[in-house]
Amino acid sequence: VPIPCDDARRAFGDARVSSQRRAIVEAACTLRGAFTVEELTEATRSRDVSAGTATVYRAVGALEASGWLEQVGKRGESALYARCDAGSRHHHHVVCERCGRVEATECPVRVSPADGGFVVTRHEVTLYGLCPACMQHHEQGA
Amino acid sequence: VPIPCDDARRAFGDARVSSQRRAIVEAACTLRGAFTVEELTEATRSRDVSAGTATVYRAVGALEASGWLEQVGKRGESALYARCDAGSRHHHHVVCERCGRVEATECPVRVSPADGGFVVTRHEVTLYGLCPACMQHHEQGA
DNA sequence: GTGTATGCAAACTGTTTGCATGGAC
DNA sequence: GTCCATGCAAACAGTTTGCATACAC
Repeated sequence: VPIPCDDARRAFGDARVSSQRRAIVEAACTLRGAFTVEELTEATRSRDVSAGTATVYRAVGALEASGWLEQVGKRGESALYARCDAGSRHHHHVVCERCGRVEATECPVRVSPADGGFVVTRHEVTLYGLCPACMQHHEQGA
Repeated sequence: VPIPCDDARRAFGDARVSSQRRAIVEAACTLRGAFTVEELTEATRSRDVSAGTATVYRAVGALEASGWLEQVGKRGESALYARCDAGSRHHHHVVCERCGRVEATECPVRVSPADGGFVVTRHEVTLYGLCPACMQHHEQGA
């Protein structure tokens, strides 16, 4: 289920768009699965556009604010980002541990009304596993 | 349900124990709920023992390795630690958002066998809410 | 006496920010 | 022409590490 690459202007919430920001959006669309800011920077540079680290960080911040990108966890110390079509609905993410692909998923949390005496108001959840494609490879012993 | 303060030697897995490490263990026992390394360092210093930052970090690492401490999430950029009596059983944590108290909790995740086509093998969960005491205060308008 | 813990300061990582400049509209 | 985006380098926070010294056993 590839997410289409909207035009960069819309991605930034109809704000002003530079060539760097356009390249950043395009690069993000070519990356399957979740990526770090560093990976996005490299992907942008391999599109003949030089974008400084600070610029990419600022662009990612703007894209996150506009809802076009979402932080979907961490890999080591680095934040992981991915496009996500779930919009603002309550959802979580499944991350493929082999290829990094990320999908939105239903909320799998079923809390009893007063868990251990606590009133639970909020939760953070990330699921990890294998996506269908990687599962096939795995079953075939590849 | 206060967690008793074992002696420092046992906390470190029966290893050699210095006055700093003893003070760190005692300080950790006085802190209710989850704390950062910085908070633990301050608590240790207010016990008339000076312990350098690096020392506390190394001690926390050792205590985590021995299972006496557990990382229970993050607050901002800082790792949060807490004692936890759940041992090595599969469990998660409920964090009180008002007082920081942390309890182990049953796993609230119910994943369908193949969630969105993914085979889920692992998950990370943290619950947030109000502990019984803080809930009372809240209801009384305090 | 041996070996590990300590302290300090320097290194390190990911990320943010100040400031002068260039580009979008 | 006005503002915002850029780039660079410096600043930053939390954490780790190198190394000589001090202490537990």
